[in-house]
Amino acid sequence: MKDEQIDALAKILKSMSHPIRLKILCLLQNRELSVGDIRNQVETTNANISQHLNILRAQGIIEFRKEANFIYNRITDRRILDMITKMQKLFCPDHKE
Amino acid sequence: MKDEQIDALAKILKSMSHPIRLKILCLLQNRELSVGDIRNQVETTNANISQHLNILRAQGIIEFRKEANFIYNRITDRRILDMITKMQKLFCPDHKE
DNA sequence: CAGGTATTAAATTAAATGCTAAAATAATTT
DNA sequence: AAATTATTTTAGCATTTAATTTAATACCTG
Repeated sequence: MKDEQIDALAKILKSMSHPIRLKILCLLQNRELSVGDIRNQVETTNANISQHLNILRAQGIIEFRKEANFIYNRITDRRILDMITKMQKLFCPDHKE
Repeated sequence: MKDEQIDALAKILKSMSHPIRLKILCLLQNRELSVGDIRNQVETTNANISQHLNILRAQGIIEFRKEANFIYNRITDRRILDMITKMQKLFCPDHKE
């Protein structure tokens, strides 16, 4: 594994390694959600969620579409979805899909 | 996935998400290595590597055994090894095992 | 257009992280 | 015991990150 690949992967892991961002990714596993939807399931402010979403967007992990005054977010990178699935199997063996 | 599981997993990801630590984990994938061995493959100081190893140890990701005045490190958690393998397949498709 | 809702942006503060150099341990050899 | 090798620890500094507050933007409805 080349150093550049390691650096790129480290960046991805870093962007996933905050509890709020990891939870957001789990919530987005099977569906798309607005900031408000996420806000209802994560104990923090809208502004804070917006910041975390920005980090995930900058990393290219999630994309969004605009509808009315809602913004719906979804995971675009299949590899990220695969990683989340794998991690759930490894670290939460009782997880139901 | 419960919040406590998410928090625990976020910690693991965080400890893996530094380029030097991720590289150390890749180097330790198939073998155990001393600090000096690692030092020869990572461009930094012994002290710095020692610090990163401490973070990985505190997280329970690696263990070590002492022999003479060398300390040999290895990955103890099979789930971490599985994750690294999976990530290599996903993000470095040309990777030879 | 006025008022309301959803989201983002910017600025501030506090806390965590990472690196370096130097000193401290520990085991080994001479 | 002194010198050497391998590793760890500590302290200081600079950088980065996270959360909060406040202000701004965008879109809808009446």
